[in-house]
Amino acid sequence: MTAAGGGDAEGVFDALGDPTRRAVLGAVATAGPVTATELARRFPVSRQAVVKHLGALAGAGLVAPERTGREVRYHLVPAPLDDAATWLRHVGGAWDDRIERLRAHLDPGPSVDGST
Amino acid sequence: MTAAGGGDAEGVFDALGDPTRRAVLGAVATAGPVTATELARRFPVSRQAVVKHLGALAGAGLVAPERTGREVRYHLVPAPLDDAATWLRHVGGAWDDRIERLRAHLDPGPSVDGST
DNA sequence: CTTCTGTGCAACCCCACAGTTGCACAACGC
DNA sequence: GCGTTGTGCAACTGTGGGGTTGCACAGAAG
Repeated sequence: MTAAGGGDAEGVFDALGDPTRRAVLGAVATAGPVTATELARRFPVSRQAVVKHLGALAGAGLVAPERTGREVRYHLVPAPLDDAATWLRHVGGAWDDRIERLRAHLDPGPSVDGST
Repeated sequence: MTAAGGGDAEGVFDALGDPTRRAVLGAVATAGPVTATELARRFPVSRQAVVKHLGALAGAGLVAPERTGREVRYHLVPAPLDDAATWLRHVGGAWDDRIERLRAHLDPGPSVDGST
């Protein structure tokens, strides 16, 4: 496992860096398993562009192709999304921890204040 | 103000699309309020490159400059990160919801099963 | 078999952007 | 005052990649 979902949230953010790709991801998540041709009909880009985006998303482990006859339906793989969310929390958490540490250092009194 | 303080996780993903920028963000979160010059010393890029990244991150509301004399220290603003995490969960949640709906449609029995 | 629709591959264009360099200006130390 | 260090701005370059078009091939439909 973790072929694309084990800590390398980097790839996810790299894939999610493009607006069109985010839209494609959202469409896949919302419209269920869809083909590149179907998606191309819903976006102002060519089918090939959608195919490339799907490829990039698949590379990040966010979607997976499923062949049915001559059709290829892509479905979402939510695991990496969770991974990316964890990364975000990790960064924010590091900062929060640093702030708390800093405050404790400046103000030895453990007073529970809320105002800035 | 708060150009990124409410719901536009799009900008966050756009800003996090670059590896170096992610690294800069991580450094800001970890090393506390830092200047562009200090960061440039920790990265294999020029100070100007760091400045640009900091500008992009600030544009996404992820960091904020704080002038002290002739120095400008950037500190992290964690809120947008949480915003982005919410977006991720939203996408995954939509898919999960769709799956559940699909399963319910195929299998009218509301049995709480765990195996496929 | 013929036709039509969908996929895959390859070449190509072009623009946004990461990164650089150079210089001018502002603030601190002496 | 002078030197030093950090910041800001502007111009420039190069490449990565988003998007396109064209065509060849594979399944489905008739």
